Amino acid sequence: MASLGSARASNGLHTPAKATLSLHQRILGDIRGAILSGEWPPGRRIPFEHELQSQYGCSRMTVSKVLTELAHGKLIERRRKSGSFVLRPPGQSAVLEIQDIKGEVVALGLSYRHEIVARRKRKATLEDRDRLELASVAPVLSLTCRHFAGARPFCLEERLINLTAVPEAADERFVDAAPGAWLVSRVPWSAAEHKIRAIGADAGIANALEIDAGTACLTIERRTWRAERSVTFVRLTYPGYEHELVARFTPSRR
Amino acid sequence: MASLGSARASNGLHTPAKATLSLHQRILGDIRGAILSGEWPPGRRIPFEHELQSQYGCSRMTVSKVLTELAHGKLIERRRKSGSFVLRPPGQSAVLEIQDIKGEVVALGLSYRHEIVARRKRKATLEDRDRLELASVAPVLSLTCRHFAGARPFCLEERLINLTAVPEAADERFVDAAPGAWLVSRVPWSAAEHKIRAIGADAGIANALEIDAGTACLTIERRTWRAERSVTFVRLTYPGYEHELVARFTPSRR
DNA sequence: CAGTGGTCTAGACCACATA
DNA sequence: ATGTGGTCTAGACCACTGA
Repeated sequence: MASLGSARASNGLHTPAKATLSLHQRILGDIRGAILSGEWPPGRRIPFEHELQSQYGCSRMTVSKVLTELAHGKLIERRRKSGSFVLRPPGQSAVLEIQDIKGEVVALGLSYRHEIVARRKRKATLEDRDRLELASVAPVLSLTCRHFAGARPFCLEERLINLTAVPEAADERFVDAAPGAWLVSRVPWSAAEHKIRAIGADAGIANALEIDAGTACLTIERRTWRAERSVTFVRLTYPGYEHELVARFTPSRR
Repeated sequence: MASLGSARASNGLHTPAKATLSLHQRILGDIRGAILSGEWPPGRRIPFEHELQSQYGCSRMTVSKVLTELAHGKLIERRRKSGSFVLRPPGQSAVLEIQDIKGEVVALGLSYRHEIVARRKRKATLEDRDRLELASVAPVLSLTCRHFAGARPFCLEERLINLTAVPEAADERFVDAAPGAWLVSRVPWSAAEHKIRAIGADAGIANALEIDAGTACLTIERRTWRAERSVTFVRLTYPGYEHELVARFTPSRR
């Protein structure tokens, strides 16, 4: 960021080489670049709105929009009477992209299929109620499903579906689409919680995944809600040596 | 969302019970509520800007700000000439909050300490270059550190620091602050990548964590960049049975 | 109390996609 | 061709807060 502004000259008339960036996008890029490069370190005050306004030769609304966006992205903090300041990057958070299982397998260049191993409707047991965070006894659907990559088991899925929240699941056989994909395509969800652990395979898991008992496995438990109501609980178990979760994070994910 | 608008009457004069929400915050809340509750399902067109404008009795800029915000949060999609539409919730992504280790331990109500087990400066080996994604040989600092919760090892940290990017690390002993905390407080970072796996403890890990060889462990590998330059690589290894990662996701994280 | 950000307006012109 | 969103302006008033 050699020189911040260059008045209006550089935006409107002669297109600035690349594409036609809107003015606020250009300002945003300039400031974000200065922050992410470290040129403007955490704690540094960035120019006042009226300074940016005159540097870029634009209205205050335009620079305000940019600063609001930076503040939403947690790159700056805005303080009345003092100005806006570069924040330190967040401790260690990350956006985990958990793909759907079929997508993962296909991305590996392997063929995919799934198989419903067990399927039972029942009144929620105490464990079911704990997992679904149900306040009262309610009908649930319990599913066990194996996902294959090529000939080998890739993932074991143990799922509970709250039939009060998703009554249409009661008669579904999950042949064309695995339970996860079926649910995603039908039920909008508004919140989810994931827990990730490493466990040693017990006999049942070892048998289902065709691995030795005690092998380290990665488990992902997910609870999903829709509008304060629990929809489904699922535990996915992967052989640890052949699966990894990847997460990327860049400040200002927008 | 019984009735969307009620003209300007309800915002300005008699404060609407709770706090004084700004107009665009109130509109935002109304629409987000309708989407998250499922009242407006994915694919549904939301009112045009000019409709909202007249419903709320405000200027177009105000509703535009709201819709822009919803679009940034991936709750709606805006299409010219067609209108704005509710998006389906993202497949399965989640925001992983990876706390710092000391914070984790303290949150468990245990006492925390760390211990530097090994510390070596060297020219980057081939493996180092791979882990740090270095193009050329460069000086690196290799650290091994044990983190304790109470009397028991809690986590094993194996870290590489790119001394070209962080020269001041060369003479640091990491006594007061563990390497991770030290780095976070000094080096702004702009991007990170995490890989999460389950492994069986090998002899070295078992020894360091005082567990049996073969025990399932959770490992987190993290690469951190600052402005296109690799800063550090770290592998954290936790005994699987006593550690879990928790991630929560709510659409519209803003 | 003075200066900053926070919000909002009533226009305007443009680009774009689609009916 | 038409209507939508995308952007921008030149003001304005207010609230907060730190000097």
